[in-house]
Amino acid sequence: MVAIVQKLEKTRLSAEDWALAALDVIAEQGLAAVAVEPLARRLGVTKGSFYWHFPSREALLVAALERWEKTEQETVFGQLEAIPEPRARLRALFQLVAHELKPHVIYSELLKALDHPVVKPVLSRVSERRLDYLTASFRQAGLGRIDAQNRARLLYAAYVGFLQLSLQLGQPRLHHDEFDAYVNHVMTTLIPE
Amino acid sequence: MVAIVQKLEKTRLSAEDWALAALDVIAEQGLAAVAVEPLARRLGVTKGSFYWHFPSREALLVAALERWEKTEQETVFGQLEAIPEPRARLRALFQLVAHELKPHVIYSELLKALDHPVVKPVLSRVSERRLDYLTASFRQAGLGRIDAQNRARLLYAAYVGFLQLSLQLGQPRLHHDEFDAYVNHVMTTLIPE
DNA sequence: ACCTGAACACCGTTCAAGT
DNA sequence: ACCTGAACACCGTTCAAGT
Repeated sequence: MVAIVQKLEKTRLSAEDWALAALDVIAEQGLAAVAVEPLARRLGVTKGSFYWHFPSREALLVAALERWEKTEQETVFGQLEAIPEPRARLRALFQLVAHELKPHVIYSELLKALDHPVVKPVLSRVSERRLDYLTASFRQAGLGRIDAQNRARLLYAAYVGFLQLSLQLGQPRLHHDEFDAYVNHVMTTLIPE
Repeated sequence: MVAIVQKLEKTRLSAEDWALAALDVIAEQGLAAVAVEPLARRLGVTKGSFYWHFPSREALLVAALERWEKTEQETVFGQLEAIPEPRARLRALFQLVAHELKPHVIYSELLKALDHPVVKPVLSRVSERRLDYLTASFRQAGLGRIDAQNRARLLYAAYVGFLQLSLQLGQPRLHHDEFDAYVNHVMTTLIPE
């Protein structure tokens, strides 16, 4: 019963709390800003206590990113299953991923931090999954094996590259009109029919 | 005359030497690996001496990247001026930039380190220049203003995104055959005629 | 004009001791 | 079961002193 009271009052922290706080910081200020001491301050404890929950800063990052990976997967693919027509599904995926939900913000931050060894495997899995999905949809839409694969690469590269470009040029992404025009251009150019 | 002897013997270092060493480290191990102490060891001096040449690690990075920016600009655009036909020039640019010269390796490393404030302005200038060049070439090839701009964005995004994807998936880039097939796919899909 | 060596601040990590 | 507080290592930075 003591345990229940503690849960309700949130007097003590769990590993989950640290992971969620880390994700907030990533979304707000990037991966590099996830530092044990500031995080501890944010959570109202001393940095020493962090090491009861995690063996290292890196372990915290891994936990946080795995959590993100799971939710982003559910968000993105969950919404697509409802759409049977492959071309429509392709458009939906591109649109979904190109508008700024929170998972999308974190994806951007990870893109900027590919330098960090913890990031690469996560993005690798996420991209692989999306690429496979795109390839399958292009096949269903009638393309041959090789063409479907290359077209999938091109479409996904167009997405990642555009995001990257926005980050580089430092516009807070394009105006909505301009962005929509670009998305249309991409879809009419790359998605058959 | 003492000065001349010193130059010949290279007994002492210049800011240039530090910048070049930094670029080597970036190409080999990424931006994060540029640390004052290891660099000093590499150059056979103590880290204290670094601060005679630069006020900070950040200033070193700025100097190194500006040097890279200049040479990469000369390399890429220098070779294109010889090609008058816009479609051929577009293909040449894409090919040039997609094969792994040293500037290209550093570009990749910078892509991974967009997190760092020093990197963004450099990549911003480089990308802006390439985008403008692409847009102009598409116009010369007959596209209207808006279409040329969107097509340039798409082509450049296809390049950056593909690079990014290669970095993410951690293949040491695709097999040459597969890569060439992809490049062909992109060019036939995106470059008119 | 360039370099050394000692010092300091900051942050990740450890750990004995507290509740 | 979770947290504190003091300690240490590492690296960026400073600076007085050397050549």
